[in-house]
Amino acid sequence: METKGFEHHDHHHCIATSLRTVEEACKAQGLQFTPVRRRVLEILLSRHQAMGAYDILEVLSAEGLGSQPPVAYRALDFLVANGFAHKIERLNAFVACGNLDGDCAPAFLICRNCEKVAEAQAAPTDGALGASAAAVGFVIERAVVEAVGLCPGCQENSSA
Amino acid sequence: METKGFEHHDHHHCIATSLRTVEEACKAQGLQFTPVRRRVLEILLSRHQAMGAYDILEVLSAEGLGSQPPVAYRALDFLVANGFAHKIERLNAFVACGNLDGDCAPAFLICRNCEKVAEAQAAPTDGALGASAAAVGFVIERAVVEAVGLCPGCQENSSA
DNA sequence: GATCGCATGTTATGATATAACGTTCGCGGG
DNA sequence: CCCGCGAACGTTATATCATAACATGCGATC
Repeated sequence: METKGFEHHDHHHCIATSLRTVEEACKAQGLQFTPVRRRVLEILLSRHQAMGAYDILEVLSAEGLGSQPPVAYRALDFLVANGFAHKIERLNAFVACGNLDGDCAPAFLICRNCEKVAEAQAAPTDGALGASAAAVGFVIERAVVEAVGLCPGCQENSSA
Repeated sequence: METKGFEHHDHHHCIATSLRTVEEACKAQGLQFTPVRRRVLEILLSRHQAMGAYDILEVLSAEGLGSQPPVAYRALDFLVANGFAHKIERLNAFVACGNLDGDCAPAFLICRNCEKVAEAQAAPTDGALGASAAAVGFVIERAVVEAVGLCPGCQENSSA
């Protein structure tokens, strides 16, 4: 999958596809894709925008699916732990994974204006960082890469 | 400056040098390097470890330099805004900058066991991430790179 | 010597996250 | 059958991280 998120695309279709993919992945791995978990993923998929746990909780709550923070956090933990969603540390927020096929070594492009998040691929252990780490004997297990800037749409608007 | 932080080095010396460097930078830029700000930087420098704002506040408080959260946060904001310290998003914690000369495009190696933090250099806009960003027209202004893993010391201990 | 900018002190509150414990439910073994 | 177990969920309470808002002090400038 290519970097995406800022261009328009068929949301409805991509939501359905992602849900199906996750459903199958869960079945294959013996994971329980429960209603709350499913709904949280749907909510995340419905935007290419980072959502706070409490934003999600609000939606769940309105639908009678749970009203306390742990409900949202548990579902999010499940999704993150299994690679179906990611946490954006910088925003204390969450997004659906945009790359359900294959390994995810995600990197994020975060628009500081509209807060949309695009998911790119980075190979963080290559290049300068990997070299530095190797030099001091540090073993990288996971890496978080979050770039803040302006998405194409917001560049237009701010330069206008 | 090279990646460092896990090997032993002359702490006393490096603290003194960093303080002097920051002092001069402030003078040069007309910034006020006040007692609280100075002390917070000293506290950060005294460890190569991320410290939460409240950890720092505790120390300040014991010394009569302020007891309310905003005191610590304001000093930290100053240090971060001027590149004398960095925030580790993943830990909600702060470290002194290890690269006071030159531009800082910092990347961090965070030991998940001992929580020591080493600062490496990354050129995040090069490589795959830069290419992805360019492809969608995203302009990267800043990037956060945080790698989690095991430092050399903790690898020994865990394998023992 | 008035005023302004900036750092600081203080109160209060907001935002994010988790601990702890009880309940429910499906499922495999006795 | 029904018991016990494990996983998810519900709920209460609380921990942790961060900032809004307003008052105070102090030195620089006019």
